[in-house]
Amino acid sequence: MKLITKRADYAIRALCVMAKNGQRMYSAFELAKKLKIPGPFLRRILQILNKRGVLKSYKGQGGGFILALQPDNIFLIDLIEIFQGPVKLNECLFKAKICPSISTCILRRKVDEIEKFVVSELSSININSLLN
Amino acid sequence: MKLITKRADYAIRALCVMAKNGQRMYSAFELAKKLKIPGPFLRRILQILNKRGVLKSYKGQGGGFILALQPDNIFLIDLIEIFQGPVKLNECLFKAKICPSISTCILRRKVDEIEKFVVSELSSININSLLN
DNA sequence: CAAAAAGACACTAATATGGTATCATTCAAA
DNA sequence: TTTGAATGATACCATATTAGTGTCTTTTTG
Repeated sequence: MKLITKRADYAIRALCVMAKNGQRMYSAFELAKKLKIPGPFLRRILQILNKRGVLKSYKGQGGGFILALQPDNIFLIDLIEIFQGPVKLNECLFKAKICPSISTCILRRKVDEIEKFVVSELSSININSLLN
Repeated sequence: MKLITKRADYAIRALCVMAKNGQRMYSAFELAKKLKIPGPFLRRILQILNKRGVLKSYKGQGGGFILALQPDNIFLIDLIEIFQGPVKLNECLFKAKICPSISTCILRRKVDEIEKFVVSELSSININSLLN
């Protein structure tokens, strides 16, 4: 069971590096080298972050990526949802449309509680809090 | 992101049915029909529960499966670990053997906290508590 | 104009999950 | 003693997700 996939993990690490050095611009490959991550893979990840408004990008020589948001405004929950979709722990249970017995309802309620906790924890962590 | 896969979900439901009717024996197909689950699939699930000591099985005509444990001694955490392996939310982070920066250590600690909560919640629920 | 960057997109590989099919074995009942 | 109903074991298939590559286009700077 994975809470954080590689895509999201790499995104978090890259953003941490970028947050440390204020307004500097980074190319995908520079970051990839620093973090020992496959270059083309990280590049795609940064492109997605750009589309989602977390990064700004500049093409051409000397171009690259730079933070579009303050580091304390980039929350883990957002990054995870960008790369993994919404955090829904009870997905499979809900697919069984009709609740076949009271028991699964109790189970569902429990799972919902866990989900709420996970979401609230992930919402409390931002890039800035990972730097201290 | 899935907390409970279909295998574990089906196992839970089947065990709930079996727990309701004390010491009756159920064939895989009888349970499958009652729960509207594909027969051969549930059969494999019950075989696994048998191997893991949650069920006892009897071959031959009139055979089937019966609980090997008291319903309040079968915990969700065990069922999930049987079908999905240990609940390790930080798997992917640990694979990056060496902690590449202090930031991922903080992240790891946070993820560990979440993991502990999930495990303790799942450890507090047993089949019996799903029946009330 | 050349090189260095991102944009876009198609593709492959590995893994996990959900599910099927088949044959062997056991056991009870007719 | 034979038959049928059950599990045991195992191989297989389909689909989805994740991880990662490759290639071509576009933009921008020097």
